[in-house]
Amino acid sequence: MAKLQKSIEKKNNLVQATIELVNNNGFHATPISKIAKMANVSPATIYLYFESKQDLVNQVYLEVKEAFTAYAFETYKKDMSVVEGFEIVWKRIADFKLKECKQALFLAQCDNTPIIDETSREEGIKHLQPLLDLWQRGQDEGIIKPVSNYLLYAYTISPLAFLMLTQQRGQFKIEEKHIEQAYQAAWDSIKL
Amino acid sequence: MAKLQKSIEKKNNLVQATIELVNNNGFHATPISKIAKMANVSPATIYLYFESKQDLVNQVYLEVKEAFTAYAFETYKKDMSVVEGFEIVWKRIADFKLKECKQALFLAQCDNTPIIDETSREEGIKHLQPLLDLWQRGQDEGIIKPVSNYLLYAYTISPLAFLMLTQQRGQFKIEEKHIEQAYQAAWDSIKL
DNA sequence: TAAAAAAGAATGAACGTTCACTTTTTAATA
DNA sequence: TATTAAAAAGTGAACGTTCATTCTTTTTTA
Repeated sequence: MAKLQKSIEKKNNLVQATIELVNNNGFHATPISKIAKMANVSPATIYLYFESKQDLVNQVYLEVKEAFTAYAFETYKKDMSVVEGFEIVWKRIADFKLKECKQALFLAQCDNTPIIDETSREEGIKHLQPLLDLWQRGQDEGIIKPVSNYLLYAYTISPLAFLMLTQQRGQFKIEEKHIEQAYQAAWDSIKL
Repeated sequence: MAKLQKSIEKKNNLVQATIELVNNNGFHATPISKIAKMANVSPATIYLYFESKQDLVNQVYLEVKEAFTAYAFETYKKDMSVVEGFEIVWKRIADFKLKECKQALFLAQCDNTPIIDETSREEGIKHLQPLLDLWQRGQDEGIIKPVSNYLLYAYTISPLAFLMLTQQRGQFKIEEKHIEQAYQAAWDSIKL
């Protein structure tokens, strides 16, 4: 019990340190030695938890992606109407990107670079299935435009990544009204 | 004359090799030796054209950013109507991202990671001024929603980066009709 | 032939990973 | 319950490799 708890805590420290350092310096400019130092651990200890540096970043990616989708769909129920469901999920996604910005920033970097393995990337994509199902239902009901999921995602979700980045860089402070505006724009662009 | 021409060609080769390799491996996983090899040049020669590896990537970023905005605004005239101007610029941006996808991919990586210097990043942003001016004019004329440039950019331009990425990864093949759909969604989301 | 450009070899620093060892935890024994 | 042996977790130093950059020599240019 105590052993396991300690292990989980150490692994968590390693995950947090990786996110922090990769956000600030990029994956390849983040040496194992620095991750170890920030997590108060010996470099060798990292290899008790992860096979390699690559395995570390793959696992952190999947862990964060899982946290992201868990957050996004937490208040969503499958029996909601499409309109209500989309609003709830969209706003949870917006919330996550703005409040858990370290994790969101990390995901953005992974999604836009070749740092994680292709298999981990594909694994991460699967987590979005509930949103794709929701869209399918909306299209079946004649509520949502009959266009590709990629277009729907581009119109509604991808703008949030850009806003998160500008906020993170201090260029723009996002307020409640911006979220509401952005949500209306997102919904308008996919509703029939 | 011959000397200068040769230099320009070598520098171009270096720029192209950098884009190619950074796209596939990321900046820090791209050694100078590989860039040199791909450009048919000695590693030492790179230091005749660039101060350092960092200077190289900064310069490539600014060069590509310049090519991007030159392309985006090539057919745009300041005396166009806001409606016409926006359509032309938006579609040129879409064109660039889909046709010059290597360059667009490189920009996406630079814009989402800490690989380039802050000063180069700020320098790159300035190139978008004509689009911001166009939006300002549209807002003055009561045609475009009176919201922050960052929101306008998020709604209209940032979806294109996502579509470019999916196309680049072979997940989605973008056709003419998608561009038209996306343009309509973009315009609808910012027009008053 | 002098100067500029380019090349390849050399260098020192930094990296990921491993190794030999120590400390801590667990389990067994009496 | 106290003692101790086995196992697990953790460590710092060291290894071999790779990297960006520099140095020395060769080639090209004018």
